[in-house]
Amino acid sequence: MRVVTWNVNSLKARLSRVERWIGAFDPDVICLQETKLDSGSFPALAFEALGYESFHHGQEGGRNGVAVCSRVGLSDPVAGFGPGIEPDGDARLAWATCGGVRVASCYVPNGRSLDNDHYRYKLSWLERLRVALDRQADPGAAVAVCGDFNVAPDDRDVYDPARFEGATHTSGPERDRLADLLGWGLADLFRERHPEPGLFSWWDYRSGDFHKKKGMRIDLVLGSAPVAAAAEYALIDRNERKGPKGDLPSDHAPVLVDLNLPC
DNA sequence: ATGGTCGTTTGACGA
Repeated sequence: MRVVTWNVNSLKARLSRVERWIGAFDPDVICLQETKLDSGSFPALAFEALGYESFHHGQEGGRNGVAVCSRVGLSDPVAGFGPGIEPDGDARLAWATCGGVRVASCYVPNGRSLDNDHYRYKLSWLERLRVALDRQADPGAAVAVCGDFNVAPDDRDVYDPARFEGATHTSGPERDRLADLLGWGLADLFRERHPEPGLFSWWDYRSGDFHKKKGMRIDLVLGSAPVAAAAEYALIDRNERKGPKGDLPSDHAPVLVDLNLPC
């Protein structure tokens, strides 16, 4: 079972690239973030034509939006944290069960700056995701929590850690919240197979950062123990970050994990 | 170089 997470930075702007990439890589489950679509505008027919069922949690106003697409079945969709948890005003979390795996597509708030209310929202959001995990899944079962976490798990995941001191994405409190999430019983599947620094999933559009190798690894596939045990291959397709004017890439590359699971 | 770019509700804002 091939599982992918990809922040597409507008599915409307990226649809032809997404279709082309799916044709080349043939994923079974694909989690999308930043569709920037409202609930009625998701191109479900385009995904259906490629063999996928889809569940999209959209938002008015051209921001956020997350989806789970699957060609190995899709059941029990849930938008957001679920009942009993302070709801999120944004569309940043979608759940579905695909091929026997409980899958989450997450778009963690950016945080903006350490003194910003959005940063406190980011910390609270990660805490609520941890609670939602308890309600949506069991760490002994097959669970894949995928998405744009907007946190670089450790200093290997940033091109220059010194440059991020006092900024979001590397601060202690958000890394602690991410570690708490892993403590629920999840492993960072790409990192388990690739321990070396300098492997990134996001590069700022500005300043030619991609070509200068100035990126961060903030897009993660987290797997419960049975999923981690089944992981046999992981890839960040940095080629997908390339492209000319007129066919521009997302600022994030897709992250792919192959699981040796029946589906 | 103290910025440089994208995408969106077309324009100020989020990333």
